[in-house]
Amino acid sequence: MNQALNIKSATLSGELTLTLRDAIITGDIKQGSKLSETRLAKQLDVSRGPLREAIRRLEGMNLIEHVPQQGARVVKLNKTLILQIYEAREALESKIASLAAIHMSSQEIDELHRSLDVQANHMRAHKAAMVSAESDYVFHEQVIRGGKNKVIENALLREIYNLIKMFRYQNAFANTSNSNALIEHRQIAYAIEQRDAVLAETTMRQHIKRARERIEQRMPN
Amino acid sequence: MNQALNIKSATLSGELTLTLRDAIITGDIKQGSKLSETRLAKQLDVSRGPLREAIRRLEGMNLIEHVPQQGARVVKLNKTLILQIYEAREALESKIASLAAIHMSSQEIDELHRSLDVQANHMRAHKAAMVSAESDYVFHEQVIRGGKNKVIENALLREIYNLIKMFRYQNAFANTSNSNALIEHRQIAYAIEQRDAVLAETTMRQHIKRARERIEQRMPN
DNA sequence: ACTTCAAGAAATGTTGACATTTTTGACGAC
DNA sequence: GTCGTCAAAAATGTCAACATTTCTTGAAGT
Repeated sequence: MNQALNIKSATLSGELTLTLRDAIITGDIKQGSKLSETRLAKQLDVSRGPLREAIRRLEGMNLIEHVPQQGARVVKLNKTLILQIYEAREALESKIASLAAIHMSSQEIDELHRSLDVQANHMRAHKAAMVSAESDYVFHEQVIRGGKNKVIENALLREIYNLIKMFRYQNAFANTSNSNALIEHRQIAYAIEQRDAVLAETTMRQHIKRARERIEQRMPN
Repeated sequence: MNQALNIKSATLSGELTLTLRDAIITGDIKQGSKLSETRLAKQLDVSRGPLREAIRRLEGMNLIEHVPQQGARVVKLNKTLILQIYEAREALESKIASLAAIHMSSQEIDELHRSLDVQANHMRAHKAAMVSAESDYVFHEQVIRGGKNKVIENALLREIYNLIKMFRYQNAFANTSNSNALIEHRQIAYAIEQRDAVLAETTMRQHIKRARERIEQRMPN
């Protein structure tokens, strides 16, 4: 079983966490559907113990909601929730952008620029007008980690970004990022390079605010 | 403080979560100490299953850190971490204050004022110059819930405030809140009443920033 | 048809035992 | 005295069975 999957986690419950997380993000397990312990345990050929632990972790990631004696359900991403997620993201990520301007090492800033170059080349090569979702994550994750604040990093990567990935993966219209994303990313990187915390913060805030506004306009209720 | 014994949670694992959370906040279980499953299970007279689930939840609350095959340890609140917690709090709570100015019902705003009056009376009666920690929580929790954003609310109440309570409970110097706290709370409540989102946000931000600066000055490394 | 309610089925909660890994500590080699 | 080894002890990880609660179903009654 352990060798069958490619994911390598020290423990079975850790693997289950990743497996279920991905299944939820991709929509293999549908929004609002129930995570039946007995069924999943049979299906994945594991006992319910590690499975329950994985479910508790996913609860902490805001991916599922658990009601005692009734079981766990995958969260439903309605418009209200998505907009709330983006409000939280704006608050946290603008703050960490300002921290990144202070705390990122010059080596990390080099890497930031370099991955933006890779992005640009990739777009040219594919004649793409938008940055890919993956490239977008790479950039934001670099900034988030650069802020050197484990509390904010945790909140963003563990609780916010999984939800955003889920949203983007399952909503075609959400997949198209802003066509100005690369330019805005460059502006943020520039602010960080200049060690201008205020500029980094406001630029990041605007970047995310625009994304939220796009969702507000395009997403149906 | 140990209200967990009185609270009746639907499940044993839910009760254990509360019991352990309180034991960690009060310091009954020391910072950095290991949460031995076997020992705790005997001590609390429960089996290890629900105990492990409770530990997973506490992991999601940032109260403990878990290493596969090695067990769980209570988080250590050093100065760096505390300041990071306050950075996260500032970002989230200033945002939710602005949302509270938009979304709180007039009834909720009345309750906000009323609990500030209770606070003031309490201080007069006890000739106290500072607001009590409990009153402080009550106020902030009212604002947080008033923002009507479950994602930010979750992040604050589940991941940030437990750590802050733990810090305050175990550090005598941290217990003394700003002597201007009541005034600042009134200013925030006023901004919310006026539906002035920007003022509510900046006032809350300053309020928390001052708290952080006090910690930075007074807390030893 | 509609509701009520009890019995059976199925799900979640809990437990104790077993499996595997890590830690401990004594022993000997250098 | 330090290091490394190895077996015993203890801890964490996993499993399967049992306990309790919730859900389902269908018959009885209006």
